[in-house]
Amino acid sequence: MSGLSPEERQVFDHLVAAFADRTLAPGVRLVEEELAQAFDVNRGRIRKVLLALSQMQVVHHVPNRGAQVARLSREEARGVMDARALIEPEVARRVALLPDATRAPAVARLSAHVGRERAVAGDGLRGEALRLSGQFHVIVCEVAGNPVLGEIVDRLVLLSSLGLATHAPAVVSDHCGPQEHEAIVSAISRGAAEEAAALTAAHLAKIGAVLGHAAGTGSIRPQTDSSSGKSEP
Amino acid sequence: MSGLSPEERQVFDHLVAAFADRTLAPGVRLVEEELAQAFDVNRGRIRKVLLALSQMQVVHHVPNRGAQVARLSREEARGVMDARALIEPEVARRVALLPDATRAPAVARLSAHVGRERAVAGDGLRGEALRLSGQFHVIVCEVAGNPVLGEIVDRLVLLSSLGLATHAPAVVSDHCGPQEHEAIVSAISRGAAEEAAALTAAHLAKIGAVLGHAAGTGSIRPQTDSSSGKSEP
DNA sequence: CCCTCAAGAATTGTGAACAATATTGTTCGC
DNA sequence: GCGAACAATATTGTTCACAATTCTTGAGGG
Repeated sequence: MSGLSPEERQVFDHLVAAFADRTLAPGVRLVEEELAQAFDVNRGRIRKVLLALSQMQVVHHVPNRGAQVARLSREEARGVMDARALIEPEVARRVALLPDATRAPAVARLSAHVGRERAVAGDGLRGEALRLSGQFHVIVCEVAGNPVLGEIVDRLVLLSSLGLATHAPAVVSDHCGPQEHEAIVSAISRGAAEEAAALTAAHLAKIGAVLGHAAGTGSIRPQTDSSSGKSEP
Repeated sequence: MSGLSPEERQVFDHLVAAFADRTLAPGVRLVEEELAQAFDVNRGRIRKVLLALSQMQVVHHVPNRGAQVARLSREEARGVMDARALIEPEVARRVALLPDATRAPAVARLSAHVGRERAVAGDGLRGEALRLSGQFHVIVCEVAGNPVLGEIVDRLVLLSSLGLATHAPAVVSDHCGPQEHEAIVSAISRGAAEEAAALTAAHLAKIGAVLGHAAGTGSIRPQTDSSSGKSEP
């Protein structure tokens, strides 16, 4: 992922983080001029970043009507979770099958991350907890040694966050505490490949379950996306 | 994938097709002004398209030095094939496990495509054959009913093409005739899930094998990417 | 003959002004 | 009051000129 100058990349990352921690919820309008002066860059830069985000499908861009944080349909969200369910258990299995010398640092990194998750879970830092929770899955891919998969899962995790934020905005209190991540790391550290894969699959299924199997129950309402929430500049 | 106007989308597709059929080989410079007048659009449009392509990592963009068709390192190419090897066999398995009512049209579509592959294989249409060959794998994902995976694999297939073109520019004559695709479709049509998965895995392994296991043997040379090959305007 | 360096050309990057479009607010008739 | 046409505002889209950078070419000196 590139083609963006460091300055633009910074804006990009800020926005992505804001999507991940729900500072910017699905449906929120992203006005170019506002963002431009919030980040103190030219509007052209913002346009580039917005284009990049819309290509990742995390931002919805309507010609002449601007951009807004993507609001995933249930079907789209399920597709994303389905793709994750296909990829991630297999990745977890691979990490568990890594030779000890390679697996040790991998486990160390995962443990450290889960530790951080635990730390913020106690406090009321919901946003940070959400962000770290998603990041866990990306780290699993990274320690698997395949950056390509890492980038793919990175995007899928972000899309999942948006999907969940769209269709289950409230169900977050404890929906994905660090316990399950911890169990996965444990299985990996023991080299229990099948268990790691199964736990990952179950974990994803649990997350995906809130998307339900039928049509609308509780979804985010305001078509009138008034208050143009912006992140901290 | 969006954020591009129809006009830009057309340019985008032209370029992608040219990458897939090796009309534009890795390392070829993509000069904005040339492309602009070749496609008869503004330079700004070209810049947008180039940005989109560079975010897909199929184009390499160096600040102030322009864009060129991405030249994948062996490691990157292996990463791409590795990701495909993780995803595609499982997708094939799923298609084979589809209920008959759903599987029938899927098989029909796949068969039709393989038929087209056979048709062009006889002639000297190397480029078209390459393009169709890659497209087969995307269609498998599409009939699996998950557009998300479809897009992911679409990009991975394109990257594979570039990786192969970079590191095995000659090995194409018969490296991936339609026979193997035919065998996969056959397994799917019989509902032989494991066989479909295994055949797909073997197929991908065979393709990936030309990337070798060690460092440089025969790679594309000219750092001096002179002749700025352009596609048909 | 090769290397270094400078001038020129080619290419990309940036910003601002302008045009096009959509949204909001207002007035008028009913 | 209510709704529709119309004006005002806000936002996005496009274009152009120019600035910044890199690449090329050729001359000069070793």
